[in-house]
Amino acid sequence: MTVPPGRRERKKAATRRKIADAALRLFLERGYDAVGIRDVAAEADVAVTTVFSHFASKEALVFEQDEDFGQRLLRAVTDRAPHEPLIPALRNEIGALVRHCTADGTAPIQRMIEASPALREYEEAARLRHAESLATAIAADPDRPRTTTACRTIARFVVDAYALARDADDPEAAVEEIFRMIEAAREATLPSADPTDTAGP
Amino acid sequence: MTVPPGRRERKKAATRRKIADAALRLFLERGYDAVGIRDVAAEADVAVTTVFSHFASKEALVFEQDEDFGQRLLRAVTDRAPHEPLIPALRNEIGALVRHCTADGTAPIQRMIEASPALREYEEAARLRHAESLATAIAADPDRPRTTTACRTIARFVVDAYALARDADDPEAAVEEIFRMIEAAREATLPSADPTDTAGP
DNA sequence: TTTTTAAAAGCTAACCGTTAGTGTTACGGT
DNA sequence: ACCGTAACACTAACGGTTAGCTTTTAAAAA
Repeated sequence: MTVPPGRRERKKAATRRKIADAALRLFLERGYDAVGIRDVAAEADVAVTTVFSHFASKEALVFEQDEDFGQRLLRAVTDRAPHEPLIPALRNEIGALVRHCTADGTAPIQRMIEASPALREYEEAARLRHAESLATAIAADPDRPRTTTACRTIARFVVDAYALARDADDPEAAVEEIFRMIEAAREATLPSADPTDTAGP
Repeated sequence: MTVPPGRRERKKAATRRKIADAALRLFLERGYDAVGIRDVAAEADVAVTTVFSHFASKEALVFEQDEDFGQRLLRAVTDRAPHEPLIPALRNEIGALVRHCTADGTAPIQRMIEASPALREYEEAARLRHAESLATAIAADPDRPRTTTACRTIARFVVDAYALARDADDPEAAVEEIFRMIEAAREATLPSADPTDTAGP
């Protein structure tokens, strides 16, 4: 493929960024619900159809950047050190993600999301998809739980941890607390011989 | 209240049932996405606005009956025998709910729901709301976990159990397996007198 | 270079779920 | 018998989304 990215792709990326920037500006200025797609298109000086050729939906305009949530969770599982146990690796990643979205300069965006039911639902639906892909990644891990049901359960618990910790008074402490529960749940899936034993026969 | 329900309320209920029946018939006949609200209104011989005065959304037409999910979970917590522990009570209720929706003559409806992303999302959003109210019910229970974060976590796990068990090959066994994990998670929130913890000194 | 292709963007017009505004009917309490 | 109002109808619109078709323009073929 063309190693120098080519003018076409650069222009496309520029248009995409122009749209996303215009959208976020208007959303923060007037409120998400008070801004229509037609407004966004006008502000970015593009056609409405162009907006939808770059973004699948109005909500997707808001979640442009942090759509690497799923990727990061997957990498936390697949790219970890050889003998590092599964759950703590996930806990560290969730902790980092929670820190990222609570401490950053993302406060106005977070407030906007909380204020709009449509955006909250969209985010929750995205988390479900992430849970599914995380479940298959966990199911392919040497340190996995024994049944696929258990893998999917752990995956759900992990993405739930993110949602719950963000809303807690002390997000970092909440991550710790929830992951103690997840760790216990994970151990309950092991062959019930010795509770201090994490490596089966 | 008026013990004889009155003609007005009877007519209202009849209209509601007429709409729901017409909708379900068309949905199963032609597929959910291929039927518009205007089709439903015409089939039920009512105006479009009447449909929306009885149902909040198109998706709500499908989930007409089993909207007692949340109620049943709440009652499982509040109406249980004086010293019955919390988690097993919830396990029994989830087990009953799973049995109800997998064994019944609801198979075509379930297939329709699985076939439509809009319906799946709607159901998942409803489950989230149920988790929230369940969390507050658990937080008011004498047998509750110690922190509100733990209460909310357990509530999420419980409603997740329903979703996961339904999709499993053996739903009843999945309920058992997931609730073993939930029970372990719940015990991990108790005062840690026992040093078989995951983070040893 | 010139020509050809196809991707990107544009425009118009619609579809569909949903709601507002405005009447009209008919039940229920007085 | 009368009034208030709940239920329903009708029309029109709004806002997100998509289809169909044309125009521009980068890139590859000639």
